[in-house]
Amino acid sequence: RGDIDEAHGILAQMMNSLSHDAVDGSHVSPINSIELEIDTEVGEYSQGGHLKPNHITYTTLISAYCRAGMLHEAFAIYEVMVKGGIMPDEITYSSLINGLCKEGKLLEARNLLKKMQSVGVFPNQVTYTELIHALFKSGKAQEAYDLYDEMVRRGLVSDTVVFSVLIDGLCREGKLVEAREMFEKMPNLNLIRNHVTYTTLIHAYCKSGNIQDASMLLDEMEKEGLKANAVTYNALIDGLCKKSQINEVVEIFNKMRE
RNA sequence: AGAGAAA
Repeated sequence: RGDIDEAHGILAQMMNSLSHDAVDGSHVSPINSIELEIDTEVGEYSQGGHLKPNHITYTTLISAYCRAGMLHEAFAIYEVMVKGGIMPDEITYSSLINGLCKEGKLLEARNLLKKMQSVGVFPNQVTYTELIHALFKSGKAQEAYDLYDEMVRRGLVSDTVVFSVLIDGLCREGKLVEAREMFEKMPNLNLIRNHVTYTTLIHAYCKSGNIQDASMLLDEMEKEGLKANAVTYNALIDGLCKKSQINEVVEIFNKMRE
């Protein structure tokens, strides 16, 4: 977070025209109150004030704050951005929505989804995927499916990531057969199944004690030229250990090290 | 040049 604040300092340096008052203080948490003060050291190369940050500059910083769980700061930057006449785009909103989702603020995330549309910025499949993922994670499967339907109705194209999220969501509900059906449908829809897609299903099979299907998928994924990673192997090893299949664990363990 | 998924 020290680095993010330093980045923020550089942003302040670039702008130099916006005063501290431009930040809506109510969104700034007391411990992390944002000061747009000038760092003289970075000032040497950025020649303070002559470069205008664009929507990407702002979004990069907003995204960093969101990832650090510093939502107040992220929204403060968003305010500065809007007040400075820089229009946030769907990536800016997606960054904020993802930050809200990660903090469990699903209602606020959904409100922001509405808000962005009310100002003419349209969510894309990434925006929807973030919310769908968060809904599944918090056990709201039906809302997740409904949101996916909405996404499709809007003509947004499904990609590998949304499908992986849906497969994961179905698995979490114990609907392994439906999850497998989605997985099988992907190639017909010209969707690439990557190592995450495979690992999601492998993990679900292992957790349900179905080591056989898990191993078959591992073989299939390798035939597709995909490499199993530590997450894939851990899922398998965990599944095997729980069934006390120690010989198979050793086999997988050795395969990992090849 | 910036946002989303699996132990």
